[in-house]
Amino acid sequence: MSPTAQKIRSPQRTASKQARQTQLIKATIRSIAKHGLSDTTMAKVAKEAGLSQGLINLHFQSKDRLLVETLRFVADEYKWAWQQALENGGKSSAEKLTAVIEADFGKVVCDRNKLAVWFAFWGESKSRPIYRKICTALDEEYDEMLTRLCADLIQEGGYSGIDSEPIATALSAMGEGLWLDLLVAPESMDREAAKATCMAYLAAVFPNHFGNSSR
Amino acid sequence: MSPTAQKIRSPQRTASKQARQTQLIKATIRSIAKHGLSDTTMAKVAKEAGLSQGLINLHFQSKDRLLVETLRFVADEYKWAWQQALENGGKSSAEKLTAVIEADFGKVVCDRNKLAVWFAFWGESKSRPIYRKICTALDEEYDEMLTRLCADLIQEGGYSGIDSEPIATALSAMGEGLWLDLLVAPESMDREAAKATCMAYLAAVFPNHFGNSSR
Amino acid sequence: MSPTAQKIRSPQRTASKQARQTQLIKATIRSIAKHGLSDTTMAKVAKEAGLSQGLINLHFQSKDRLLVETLRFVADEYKWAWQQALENGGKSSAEKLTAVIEADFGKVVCDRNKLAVWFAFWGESKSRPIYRKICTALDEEYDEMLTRLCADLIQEGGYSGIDSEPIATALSAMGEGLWLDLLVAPESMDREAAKATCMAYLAAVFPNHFGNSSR
Amino acid sequence: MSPTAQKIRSPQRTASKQARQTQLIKATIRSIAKHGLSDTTMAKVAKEAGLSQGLINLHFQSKDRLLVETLRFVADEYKWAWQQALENGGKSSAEKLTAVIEADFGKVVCDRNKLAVWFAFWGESKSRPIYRKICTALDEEYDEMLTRLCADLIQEGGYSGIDSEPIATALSAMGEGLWLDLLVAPESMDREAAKATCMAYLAAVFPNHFGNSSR
DNA sequence: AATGAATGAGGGTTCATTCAT
DNA sequence: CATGAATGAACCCTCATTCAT
Repeated sequence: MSPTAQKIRSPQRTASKQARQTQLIKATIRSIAKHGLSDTTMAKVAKEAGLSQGLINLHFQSKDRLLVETLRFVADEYKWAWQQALENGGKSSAEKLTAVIEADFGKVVCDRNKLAVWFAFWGESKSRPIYRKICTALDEEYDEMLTRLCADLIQEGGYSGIDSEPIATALSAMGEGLWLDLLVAPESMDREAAKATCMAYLAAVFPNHFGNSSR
Repeated sequence: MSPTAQKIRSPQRTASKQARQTQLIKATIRSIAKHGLSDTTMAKVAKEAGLSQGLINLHFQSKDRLLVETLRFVADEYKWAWQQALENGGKSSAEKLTAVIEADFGKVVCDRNKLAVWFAFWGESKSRPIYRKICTALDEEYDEMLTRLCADLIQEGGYSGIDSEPIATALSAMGEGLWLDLLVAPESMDREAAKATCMAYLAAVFPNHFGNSSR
Repeated sequence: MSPTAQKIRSPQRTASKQARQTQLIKATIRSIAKHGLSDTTMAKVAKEAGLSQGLINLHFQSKDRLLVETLRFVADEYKWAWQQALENGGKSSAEKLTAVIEADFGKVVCDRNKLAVWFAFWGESKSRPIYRKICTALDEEYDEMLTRLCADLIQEGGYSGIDSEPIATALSAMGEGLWLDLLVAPESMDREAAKATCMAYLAAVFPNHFGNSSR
Repeated sequence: MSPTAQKIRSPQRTASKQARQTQLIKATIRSIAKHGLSDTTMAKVAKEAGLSQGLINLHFQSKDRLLVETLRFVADEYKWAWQQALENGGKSSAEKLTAVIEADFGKVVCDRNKLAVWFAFWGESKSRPIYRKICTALDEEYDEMLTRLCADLIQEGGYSGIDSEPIATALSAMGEGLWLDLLVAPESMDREAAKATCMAYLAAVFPNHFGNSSR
């Protein structure tokens, strides 16, 4: 029997612990998007992953932990995306801010399946402290980062009488609201339009930097 | 036994169909906020309402329908709130817009329990067409209303080169994002601050109307 | 439709809480005897009782509690049996002691199914404090009762130099050992022979009272 | 790498088949005592033995066989103990009988873990013919041995009108009942007291031999 | 209209067993 | 020999729904 045939018969035997967990988390994301969080069962996740039921408990001990790890996965991925944007997005604050917005609505982060995951967990965050904790920690980091960028812009850009913090809050909120539109009404909102909406806001607040860029 | 005595022993016996349904829906809202949508069971709702198990199926036929009616309830309430705002919020478009924002973050609509409900249903909207339909229908009406108000402002206010629709979209998105902050991070956001954030946006876009109003 | 037909279709709807619980406990006893404690499942008990699975949890909350209640049931029944023996077994201590032995090996208490239950729980008593507690409480009461009877015999019977307590202990132990023979080797031990063995012991210890009574 | 180093890294690699099986059986005994028979799992036994999961099936093919071998182990050990007693316990029948009793309540045989094992298997013996067979075979041998000893005593001791068999049965039963006390109520029974109880019985039945021996 | 005991399908989880390594 | 990841059947339990009262 060829090695390939062996691999087909039992590819799972050789996967690393890390890879197996990611595989299961991605299946969980797809299941939440497809069936909703309350209709996501261990059986459905296992089937979606093409693995056996028992394996999930082997790797995550419980459904609760699988869900928490799934949230953490999306959160980490999101954080990583904006950090990459900061690093590679250009030298000026304006360029960096643009890169962050682009990351927010980029293909990886702003995937409709993942948006469904975000809203599902937000919906449960009031009753599940662990979800809330993960979400608020991320939000705080994000807001700090945005505030810092806005503060830089204000300082260098000759804007008077405006405060960086409420602008960051507004921009962040707008981003989340646009995610909702992308999730719930994809026929009337797409990632480009969402990005443009944010850029338009920036143009209104920081005309010197983002003056005529938006459509 | 007198009718009065009966009433005391079991007041629910005489409650109207309508009232009983509202009672159950409100219990559902509290349950979703307290336990999350995926941990909301018929038993918990019945207990929360102080009624018997079987009663829900008597009034709503199924759990699915109870949930749909719950969503419809918060949606109707929300719509009614902004319509009241339009009617009673003043004569000018600017006043009306302000009243709408105030309704958005008013005590009745912007209750944390209800926010939990909204996000729970949004999280399931991808997998449940009926939820999505209810949400998009409402969003459309809301956006149309906002767009109309913005268009009026633009026309009467001497603003040039700006379009009403993207502003309405941005304002609407910002509102939803602020709801998220109120739900997930109530320690760093309250209804007044949320309102102020929206007003600040309006001030940036329509300086002639909302120039120096916000704090 | 006749009332009888209705009863046949759903006799369970009318049973009292108490009766339903006893029904389930008796099914548990049969299942432990038939399948062993470690192979007694909720499904088997439910089937044995002719009822649905969910009903057990409705009445006992958990399997653990069902088992504890089953042990309590057998314990209570045993206690009740010897108390009846004391009340109705005659006036003299010797008669009472005889009646107690007869109860020990009577049809109701010394049923082979119930013996299987006793030994199953004894086998788990080291790991399950609750079982141990129930068993030791019963044993203590039984031993006290036996000791009292023996003390009476010694006092009235002119025996010298003997102590009631070790005799009670020995008699009690012998009884339990005979139960084991009845459970494990029923082909070489029956209830009459077991009783006779105990009576022979009494005859050896209290010759004045039980001198020539045994076969 | 030297063989010694290998031994240090994995001493179990070199353990003989026999030794490995004994190791696993002893772990099973501890697990039954600690968790009960119905909560004894392959994983727990493996962990208790400090070995890997799969190893048990390698040596015993199945859990069923492991349990049967465990029962056989304690049975063999018990039998070996009384045979040693017969060989080394003295020349006279009375001395031998004393030695047998002492073996019954000796440290090795009358270990509380092993008592838990005995009662667990007795509790399942009604539903598991193989358990019953092992237990009855042992009991028979034990009873025969005791009967023989008693018969010798009667013959040599000038007792009239008594039969060896029921005495052996009674003594055997008493021993098992005392085991139960040691298992379930160790705070009110110890091995010495148990032994004394048996010796007191012998003194009552065979006063010429055991007259004043017990404490 | 209202109750709550009863049902049974399906949920999460455990676990004996297998097998590639 | 020995390991431990993987399997999937079966476990206990929950819960939406039904129905006699």
